[in-house]
Amino acid sequence: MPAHGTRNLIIEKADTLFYEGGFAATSFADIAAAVGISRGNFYHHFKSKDEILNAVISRRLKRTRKMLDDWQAGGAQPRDRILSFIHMLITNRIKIMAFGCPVGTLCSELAKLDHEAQHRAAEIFGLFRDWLAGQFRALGIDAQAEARAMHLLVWSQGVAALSNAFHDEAFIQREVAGITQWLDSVIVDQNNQKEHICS
Amino acid sequence: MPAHGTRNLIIEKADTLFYEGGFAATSFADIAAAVGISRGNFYHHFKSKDEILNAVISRRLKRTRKMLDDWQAGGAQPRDRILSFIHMLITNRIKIMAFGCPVGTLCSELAKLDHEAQHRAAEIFGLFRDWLAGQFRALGIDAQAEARAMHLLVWSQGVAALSNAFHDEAFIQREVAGITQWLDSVIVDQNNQKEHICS
DNA sequence: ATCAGGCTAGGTCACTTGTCCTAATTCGTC
DNA sequence: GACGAATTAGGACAAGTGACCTAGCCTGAT
Repeated sequence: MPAHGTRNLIIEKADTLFYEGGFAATSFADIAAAVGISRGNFYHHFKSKDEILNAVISRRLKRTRKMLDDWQAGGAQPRDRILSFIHMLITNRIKIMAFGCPVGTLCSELAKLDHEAQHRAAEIFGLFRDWLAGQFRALGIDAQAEARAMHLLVWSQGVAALSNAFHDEAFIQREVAGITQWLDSVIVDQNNQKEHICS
Repeated sequence: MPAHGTRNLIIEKADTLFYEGGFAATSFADIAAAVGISRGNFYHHFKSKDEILNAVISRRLKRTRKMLDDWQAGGAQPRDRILSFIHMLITNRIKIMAFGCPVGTLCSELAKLDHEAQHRAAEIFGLFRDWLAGQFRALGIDAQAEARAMHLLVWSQGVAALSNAFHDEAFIQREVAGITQWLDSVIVDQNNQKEHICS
């Protein structure tokens, strides 16, 4: 296997292990075992554990950007695009109940470790926030676009945290229904307001 | 100092360190340094690190119960009692921005470690949920009481997670205002519904 | 076919971890 | 003041950590 492939495999396995077990609790031995290479061999690919973390964050940023671009490229309406975001809670519900949200839990762990990479990790939230705000602007919601986007982030993070604590799948379903209802009420309000201005 | 005092001091310092640095990342050496005793001396008070964790969770459960009891004992209206809960976000905003919510981050870490104490930690959430549901019932909201309580937990957890990631104090203020507005709208709806039934 | 470079395995390093032990000290009670 | 129990300090222990090294293996370009 070319080095390029091994390097990517290390990043991929580390990503999963950092998510499922936490960054600090994941050792080189764990990653080596998952990849199937020897421990000492790591330093040919990465100088330190922090460098792996940075590569993992870069990978997550890249994949998040790609996912958002894909959602953007599809011919869907802004409402359905936003629903794509919300439905991640259902798609990933098993992992979320077991390990929480990958973004939120990484940010919180890095904050506690006072790790310099914490701001880069938070950029993933920034990607979602900006993309969601763009959807709300596409719906004609300008002034409140960012606040609405943050509200969706807040809501989904809360659902992830509590479904992780309570391990309750039905709760996720109910909350997603609630978020969808809220979204539609926001859209209806916006349409009513537009009507009001036009009339 | 009596053993009882030392034991409590260990629990207290461990509580803070587990919150600010995480459970796994906090070593006996850290706790010993914070308490001002020698490392080896620990096993006279606690058999293992897990036993300290259990004691810390017990302490948090006890203190949470006491706080909720105090809020309950005051002559305040249910609305103001609920606001006491919400305003923890503002009171503790500095620590929340730095370390997240003590309950949420502990639950998430223990879930990743697959630690047996994770369910006991989640009981703290349970205390808040049940108490908040009680307040909503006191407002005449019966069927939806628990859903409303969970919504408050979700919202506050989301605010804690995102203010931790973005380190944005103004965001907390805006969200608390939003939560208060939502609470009042829930109360108004309930009163309107009551009127409707009576008339 | 050769040979240089990328790649790997396995070991070593100093250090920290949770756990445990023992000898000494303190303290309340008589 | 003396005794016994509670408490303490300071180490020792094996295991595991991130980091590093070196000797060899493969592979692809010449």
